[in-house]
Amino acid sequence: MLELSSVQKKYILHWGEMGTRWGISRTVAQIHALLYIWPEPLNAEEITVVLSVARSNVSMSIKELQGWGLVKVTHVIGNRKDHFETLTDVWEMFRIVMEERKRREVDPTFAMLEECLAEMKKSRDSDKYTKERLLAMQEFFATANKCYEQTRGLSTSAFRKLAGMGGWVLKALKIG
Amino acid sequence: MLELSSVQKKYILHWGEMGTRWGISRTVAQIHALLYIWPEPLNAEEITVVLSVARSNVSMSIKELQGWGLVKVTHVIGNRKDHFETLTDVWEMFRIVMEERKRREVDPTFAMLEECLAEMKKSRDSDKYTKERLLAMQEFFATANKCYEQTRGLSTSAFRKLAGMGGWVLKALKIG
DNA sequence: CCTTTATTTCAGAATATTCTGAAATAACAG
DNA sequence: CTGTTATTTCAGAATATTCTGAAATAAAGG
Repeated sequence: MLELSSVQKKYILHWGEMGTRWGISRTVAQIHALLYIWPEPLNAEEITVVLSVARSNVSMSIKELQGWGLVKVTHVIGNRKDHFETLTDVWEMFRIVMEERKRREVDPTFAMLEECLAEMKKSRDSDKYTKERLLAMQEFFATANKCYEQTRGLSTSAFRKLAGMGGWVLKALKIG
Repeated sequence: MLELSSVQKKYILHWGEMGTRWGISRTVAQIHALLYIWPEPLNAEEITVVLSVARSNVSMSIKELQGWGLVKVTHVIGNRKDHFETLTDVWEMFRIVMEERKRREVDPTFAMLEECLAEMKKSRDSDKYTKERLLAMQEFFATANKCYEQTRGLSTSAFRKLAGMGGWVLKALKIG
């Protein structure tokens, strides 16, 4: 009756800890880990029991995961309860998280830098040094974004291929 | 007498917020932002005043930043106080943070996966599905690490060059 | 040594975040 | 409708994190 093996527990607990280090609540990360290693979709009640957390916590955490696009609802025939599952393709998961964090954190930061520079220009701010640093930071974000754009569309198999062959970066640098 | 412009405040506050979203305390992130945009090294007392935080908080936060390798101490002639500064090369900062987070979070996670798989083998765990998922996760980490290895050594100028030219990924995939 | 200045440590206060439990709402079956 | 089951909401409890202030330690000057 839905019992976790010691390995499964270990994985879920570790994932929960990692979550907290990256600004994700423990329960959210644990639920994701559970759904990842569980062969069938689980309903909220089952998650509640397995992870020993409140029903409401499961509800909110799943909302959060859905907000990230990492969990979707399915239904089991003859069962009114919502069932939840996550992706099995880790690269795809990773791409989704990258995209979301870009949208939530990188884009606003880039916008902030634009605003700062615009404000300095308008108010004839003579602080050369700060301006220089802000420009350097802006250039970093722009360049990093270009790099990201080049890889965001890659399929999982393309990633594997790319990683599999050594020295492509150096090769690219010489060819370009 | 060491007063922040509105743009400087804006930058520091934003950086503080971003920190909290990535598991870095607000003060730590703010101090880093301040040192980044300030033309000369600052001492703890000055940081205390500018950011309106306790002296002890500054002390601990700088320790943290030093632990990350992002801040170093300098001394000003005729002044016993420690002065602090950070890097001006954003790419270099980024590389340092990547390396540290890999060491602190990725490596332990990889180790955990190894342990889990070893444990399953030893205890003749017949849970095919979990094993499959753990292997997929392990492969992701191994592949991502290979990608990282290829870029970790790149200089700032190499990064710029790489980003500057379009389509190198596709090119590399065809050539490889 | 003693004084002064600088820094660190750490218990507990302040704050922020996460989680729970109870109540409200929704959705369906008969 | 009415009863039953499922889900969501949200105030406040529990917890975790960050920050402060006071005291301890260290380092230098005389």
